[in-house]
Amino acid sequence: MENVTITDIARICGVSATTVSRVINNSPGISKDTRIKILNVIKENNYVPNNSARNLKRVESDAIAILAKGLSNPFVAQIIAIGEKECDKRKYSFVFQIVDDAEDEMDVAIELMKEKRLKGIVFFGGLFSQDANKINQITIPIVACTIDIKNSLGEDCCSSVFVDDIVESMKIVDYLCRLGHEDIAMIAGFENDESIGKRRYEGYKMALLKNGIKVNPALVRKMKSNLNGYSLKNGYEVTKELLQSGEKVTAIFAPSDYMAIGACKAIFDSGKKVPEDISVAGYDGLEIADYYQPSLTTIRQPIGDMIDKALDLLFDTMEKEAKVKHIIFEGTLIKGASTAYRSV
Amino acid sequence: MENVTITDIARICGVSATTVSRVINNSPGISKDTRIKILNVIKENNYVPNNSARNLKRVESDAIAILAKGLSNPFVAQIIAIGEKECDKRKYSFVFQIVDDAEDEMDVAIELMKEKRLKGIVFFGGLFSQDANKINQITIPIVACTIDIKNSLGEDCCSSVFVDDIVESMKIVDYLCRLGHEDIAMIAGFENDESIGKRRYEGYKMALLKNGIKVNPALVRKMKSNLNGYSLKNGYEVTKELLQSGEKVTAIFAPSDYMAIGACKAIFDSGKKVPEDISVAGYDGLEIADYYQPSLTTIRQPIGDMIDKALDLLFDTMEKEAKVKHIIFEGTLIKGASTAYRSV
DNA sequence: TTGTAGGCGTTATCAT
DNA sequence: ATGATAACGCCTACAA
Repeated sequence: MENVTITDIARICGVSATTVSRVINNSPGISKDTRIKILNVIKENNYVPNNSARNLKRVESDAIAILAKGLSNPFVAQIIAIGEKECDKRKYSFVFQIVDDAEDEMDVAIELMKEKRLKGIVFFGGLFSQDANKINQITIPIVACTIDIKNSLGEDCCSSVFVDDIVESMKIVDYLCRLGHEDIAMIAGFENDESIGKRRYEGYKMALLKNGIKVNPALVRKMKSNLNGYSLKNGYEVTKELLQSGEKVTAIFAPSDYMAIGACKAIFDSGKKVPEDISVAGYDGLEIADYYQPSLTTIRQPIGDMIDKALDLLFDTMEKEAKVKHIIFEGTLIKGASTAYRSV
Repeated sequence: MENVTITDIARICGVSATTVSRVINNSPGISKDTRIKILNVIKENNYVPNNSARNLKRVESDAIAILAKGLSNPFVAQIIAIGEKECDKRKYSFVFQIVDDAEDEMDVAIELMKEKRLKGIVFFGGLFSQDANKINQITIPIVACTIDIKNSLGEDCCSSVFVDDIVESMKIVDYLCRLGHEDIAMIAGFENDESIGKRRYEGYKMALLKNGIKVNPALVRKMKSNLNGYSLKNGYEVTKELLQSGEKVTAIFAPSDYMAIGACKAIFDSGKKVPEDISVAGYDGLEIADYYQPSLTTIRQPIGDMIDKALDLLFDTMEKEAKVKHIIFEGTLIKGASTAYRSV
């Protein structure tokens, strides 16, 4: 019973390995009888082809992959569901890989590409390493989803799908301003964040500028680097410190829904109310934002559509060698119950 | 630049492929000079070994895998973090795979085992297929985490780590009883759930029995089969129907925190309050349960410890051929703000 | 319709 | 310290 191989099956059936291979791969030109007999023997012996061997031999597979950056990526379920569906539709097989925060997604991609003979890759989230050398090693089409490629590797490198973080962030902070808020705090990215944290902060500044409000540095609080980024706890701790500082604040913009929820908890713990005392706005538009009490004001990114589009672009590049495109999706401002007119 | 192989590197260095292989694998018996030269050439040419070829040739790897069932498994981040850490510590490499709800985890396991020459597998969540034939094909040690193996494949089949769903569920429902509640609704599993849904329902019944309360079938509501199990929306929809039924209810036990949050929303939407009008209890002890408003009364499963222990058992089985063990962890009743004494 | 031969990229074994 | 050779399990020409 140890490790049945194609040769074993062939021997048992009294045919050649080639014939068995043809049956496994649904190749034509096999008599019905042989096919049935072989299938039976395969089943009886629980034969499962060895993928390493197949991948090694195959010049190319029909597989594409989505690599998602970030351990706690809240979109995993959606990514997998859509990936499977689209690949099914187009007769590709689908590989999904989570890339640890600490890993370089390019290294993972290169390894996986060679190992599985991938035909294409979608990168979801994270920021590309600045190492153009690595990206050049990726000899298959790639598409960046949720990554503003222009700001990392330049726009020629590959197609991309994203929302403009600056615009969206400006949209929601502007909304806070229009509610009459002036003392608006923001939880900014980590110290050296050059990615979404920075761009959302840009949007924040622009919204204030537009509304004639001066940025108060005491209200801009960096995430805690000893905690996970964009997490509940991080939002909680930062907000707690902010409140303890005594600085006047009537609204807080958190760059993720989880941080916003953490911020709310800190506010509640301090004996204040959301939104009566302090308004809170998030970012992402997760399902939980709608279910939270109070429901969160947030920017909904159309993640499902974005993944769909990213796959579209990928297949177009693979099959029709389509040109590089950059699709910008618009986020939707969700006006939840966590924000209100300034009362103080 | 197309697909550099070990032979290419060997040729460039003027050595044999064997020597290059030795360098890649840190085998001893290589002169310092050759090693350095080869490493340089590898770097210059961006050579990355092909995993399929390695896996194919290698008799065995030093890899173990954790297979997690369920697209929206909320523990993914923890599983990966702990898996990486423990494997690092013991010089194993770590493979993480999400298994789609629709897939059979045994099939995935068998394929992966052959492909990657795994040394062991931890199954996280889900329920084993009842097919003993399949499990017998898995010729390496396995451990079930979060799965009460006795109820599916019998206790000899492999070690396991789990909390007793019946006991824990009884614990929390008993708490509701002690708060004076009698009209306690429960969201039960799907129609044919033989797994945790059923066992949590068993605990519910036992708690009522213990407190001299008769089960009111109108208060036991099955999950909607057209929605994801244990999800926010499912909890919301089921609770909405329950409230609309007009049946008297002062407390609800939802078998997951997400369902509990969904239930809360339905209650709020109906104009009632949690916990003043209706108490809500969840299950899982997710981080969000603590952050939700009101914080959820729930059963915290010590997931981190459980994964740790599961890996311990796996390595013991692999390295010392330890006997099959079943470790039962205790959950902790978290008394949150979503439950209160009955007021009506 | 089926079979034979060779090779995918790597490593284990045996030699040198 | 290094190399030659075969083999891992499978698939693709080409042949019959």
